[in-house]
Amino acid sequence: MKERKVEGRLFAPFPDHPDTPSRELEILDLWNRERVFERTLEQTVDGPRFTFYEGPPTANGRPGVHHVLTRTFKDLFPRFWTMRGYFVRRQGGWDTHGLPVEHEVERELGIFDKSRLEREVGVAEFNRRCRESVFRYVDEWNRLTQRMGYWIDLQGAYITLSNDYIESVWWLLKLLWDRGLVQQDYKVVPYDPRIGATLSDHEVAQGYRDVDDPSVFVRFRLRDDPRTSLLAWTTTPWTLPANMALAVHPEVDYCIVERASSERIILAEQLVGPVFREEPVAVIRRMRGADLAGMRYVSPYDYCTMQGDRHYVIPARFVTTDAGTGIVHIAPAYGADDLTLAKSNNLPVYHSVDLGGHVVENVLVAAGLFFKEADGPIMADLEARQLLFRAETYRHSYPFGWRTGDPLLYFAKTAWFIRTTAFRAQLLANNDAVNWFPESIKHGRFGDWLENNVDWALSRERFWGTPLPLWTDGKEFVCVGSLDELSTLCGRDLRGMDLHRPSIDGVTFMRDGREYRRVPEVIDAWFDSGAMPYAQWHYPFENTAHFDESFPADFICEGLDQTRGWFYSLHAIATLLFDSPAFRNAIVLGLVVDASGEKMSKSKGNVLDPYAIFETVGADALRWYFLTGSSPGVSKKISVEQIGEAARVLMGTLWNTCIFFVLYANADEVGAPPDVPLQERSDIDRWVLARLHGLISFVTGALEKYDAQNAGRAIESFIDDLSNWYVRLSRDRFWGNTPASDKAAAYRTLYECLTGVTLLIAPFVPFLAESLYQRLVRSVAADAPQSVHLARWPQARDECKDAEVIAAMSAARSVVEVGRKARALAKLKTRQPLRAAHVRPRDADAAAVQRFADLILEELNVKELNITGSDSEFIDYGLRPNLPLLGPRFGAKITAVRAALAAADSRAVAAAVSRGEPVNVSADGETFFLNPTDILVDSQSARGFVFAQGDGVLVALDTRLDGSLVLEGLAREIVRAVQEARKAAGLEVSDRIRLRIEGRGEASAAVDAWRDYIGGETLAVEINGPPFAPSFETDGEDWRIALAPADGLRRGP
RNA sequence: GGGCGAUUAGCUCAGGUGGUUAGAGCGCAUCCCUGAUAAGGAUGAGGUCCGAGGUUCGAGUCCUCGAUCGCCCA
Repeated sequence: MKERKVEGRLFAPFPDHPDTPSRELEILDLWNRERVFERTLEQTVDGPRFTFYEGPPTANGRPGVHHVLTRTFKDLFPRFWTMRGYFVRRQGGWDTHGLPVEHEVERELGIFDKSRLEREVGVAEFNRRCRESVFRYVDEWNRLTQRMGYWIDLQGAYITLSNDYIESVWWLLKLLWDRGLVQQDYKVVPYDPRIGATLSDHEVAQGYRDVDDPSVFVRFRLRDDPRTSLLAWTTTPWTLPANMALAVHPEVDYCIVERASSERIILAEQLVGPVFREEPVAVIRRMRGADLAGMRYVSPYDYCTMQGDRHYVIPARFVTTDAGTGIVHIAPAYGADDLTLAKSNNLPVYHSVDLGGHVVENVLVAAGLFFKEADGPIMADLEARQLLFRAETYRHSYPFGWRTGDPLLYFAKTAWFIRTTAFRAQLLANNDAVNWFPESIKHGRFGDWLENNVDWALSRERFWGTPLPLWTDGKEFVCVGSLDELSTLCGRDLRGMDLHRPSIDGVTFMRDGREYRRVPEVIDAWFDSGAMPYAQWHYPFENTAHFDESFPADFICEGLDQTRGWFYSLHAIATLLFDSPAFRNAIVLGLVVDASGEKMSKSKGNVLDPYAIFETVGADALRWYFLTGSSPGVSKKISVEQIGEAARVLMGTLWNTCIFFVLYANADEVGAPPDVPLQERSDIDRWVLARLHGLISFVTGALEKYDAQNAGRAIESFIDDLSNWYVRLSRDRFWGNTPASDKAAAYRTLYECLTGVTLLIAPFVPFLAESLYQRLVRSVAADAPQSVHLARWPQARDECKDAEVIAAMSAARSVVEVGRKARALAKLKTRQPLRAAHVRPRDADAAAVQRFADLILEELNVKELNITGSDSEFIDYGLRPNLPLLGPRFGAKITAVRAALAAADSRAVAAAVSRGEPVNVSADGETFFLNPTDILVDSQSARGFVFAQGDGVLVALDTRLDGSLVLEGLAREIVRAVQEARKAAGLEVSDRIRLRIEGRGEASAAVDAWRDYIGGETLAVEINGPPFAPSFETDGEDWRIALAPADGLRRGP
């Protein structure tokens, strides 16, 4: 290729291979240099709004490949709407509070004991470390975000620990408080009394061990009938002093049995056997659990002095009959189910064990003992009072404190709750207004969660979090909703102070002569994240207009694990305070797993580093795989191989199509091809344009419906058609002796397709799209937008849509495919021309096939196309009797049937059989009635033809060769061989050559007969001319080829 | 223990409201095509649509039960 630069006429060439990783880095450079992201925002600032919310991650851990997954979807739709002229603000965010942050710091310090931390480290130092820790990996996050091409504003990210953010959160809490929605209540938490720590679920899960615990059956004597007892089973005898009720399942059958001693026991009927074993007992009465409700008993212990009715039977559905007696001892202070039951029945929540894990003083039976140590004395006491029916041990799995090794205490502690249960109906109604992808989330996982909503436990007894803005004098509470308010209460300006603990704890004020101090709790970090629609704007203290136009969000996206996390916190706050959903469309993504479907985890060592992918197959490949490889909700199995494969159509087929275009366009110096009116374009141009504009409509519609997968597939299918059908069939229009107008139409059409696809893929694979755009558009049009991402999304042109031409091409393709099948059956290479192809198309397709007759002739390499309504002349039918059926029926006469079939008009019989009609055949004056199933029809090509069928099309090739066809076929073989030789000689496509061919036998005649053709195809300026020194030679069976470049002679204008 | 989701070719995945012979890509085999293409095309092998019942004229699709895996919640 000449290195002559013609300004505006030459496209920047495409390298032979996409070299993805280094090319992507160059594109990143370009975007940074030209401030492309910022400019996309600047140029759309007056456009309509599309609102996206970024769910904040915590930067105290390294980002992984699953973050690339969510960020790919989070990037796609904003890019799409930006190209459509919308203003899509993309404010990043960081989640900076919460237990995971504290745990990280505890690990660093090696101290896990809450009181030790307060004593030895201090809240101030601890929180200083937390603050430092949350941005530890922020550089890595920035780097990953940038490298994968995720456009988001991280410089201006909202940060949940900032005073402005906290102030907005306070404002929200105050709104809830003023509406009476923040209340104090008990909550059962897993608690390690030795270190005074409430454990997270994750910590609890780590500490399960199989242990032997007491298994005791205890008599609860009926108040009105001391001879009869309710028999309850427990593995925690130490909770018996806190007993407030017994629970039974309302729909389970219970019974009263009488023992030999005439003692009577009540228990679930199906557990009589397991409980009494060999002992003979008599069932004297049966009843449903519901019938036991309200029955009163004398509790073994009654130390509780609290008000409230207690010590009676309550029906509850959580009771099981897997083990025990079907009667469950209820200690509201020491079990989640127990507490729930207590709340709905107003039972006292009585603590017989204190926060230190010791039995309280007035529980005389075990006063002062560590709770686990109380089991023995209590059992001995029960035994002495004949209340112990049986005591054994029971092996089960029980959680232990992972730091202390002590058994955990499930303990009802006071906590602050948000009364979300009062809004169940509104939560559900607002959920109805959300589009979930996948749809099953709406009424499945998320809807169920709302249906079974429990009050939101808001407070945490921790150090590092948004402080709960409640001040109390020990009796009254004041909720503070702003810094101004707090400043006024305190009489000094608090702006500028750190609102975290411990400094906020030092803020006190006097009211009505009493001192108010802040409560010790901080709030659940999920509330922080759910507050982001408001707090990211410091609403309502600033930016009220911005908030108004960006609430609710049009689109959010997170992983499946956020269903009860961020999705819920957003939804709950928006519903309770604004009676609105917080988001209209939510994509919920599946988990990222390794190639064998295992969850990635550090301990398994199967974590895939995103950079391992970026540096081999590139970010675009991963993005494309995530977006189009499967439905969003399913788990993503990933391996480098699979990801590379997924992008093959883009990095291979599309890239190569561009190489083709640029190669010839530059040879012709056409530059950006000027428009050609539709009516001056060929049918195949119109076909591919119809495909393109159909694609634009389809992709636009799919993305509007948040369906990236089908959009991507349609794009791949188009690229395939473009390369393997349009370009392949149009190839010689780009470089043969094509009329200028047709060449112009071909260039223009291919150019429109390539640039159209470039725009369509831009939101999916921003790097590749940019690479194509810079070469295909920017290099020849200095006035074009500087980046593909500054360009407008393509608009489908209705006048290009043409269902008819698409159907016609489809029919023609069927003919070509079936024709090729026939060639394969005939074992005739495509290079061997044939005299005719006879086509029987589907009924409606004759005109369509005719329309693309030239194309079919060329593809099938036949001289003549004959469209026919009948296939009879190309097929011979053979008829055989179906002997298993006819044998029994005709016996010895079968030979006559055979003869009759042989004599019948096979074509007519075959036709009847294919219609499912019976036939009569006769021989020797005898007629046989035969059902269609009685006859086996064989079909074979008639002499001189080979046929094949499929798609309702039949193609019969006339396989009779004559001398001239054979010579022409040989000529094509020779051309092919010369082309191979050119390639092997390392010549450029446009280099001209001197050529010598020594043919043997018929090949010699073929060279003579087709000299001009061979010369034209191979760019030979002379064939068998004056002697020359060959630069390349090859010797075959039928010919010997020698060639050399013809100096100074090149194809060109 | 409860809820949700998944299970379709060797691998990765598609398969609105039930409807002919269950598809695509990759991989494999054979053949073909090729001066843009490390590509492409044709044919073939490869399927108990996780299993068992049920509804229906008809089930990959709907219902029930079960198995395995995953997630969430206890």
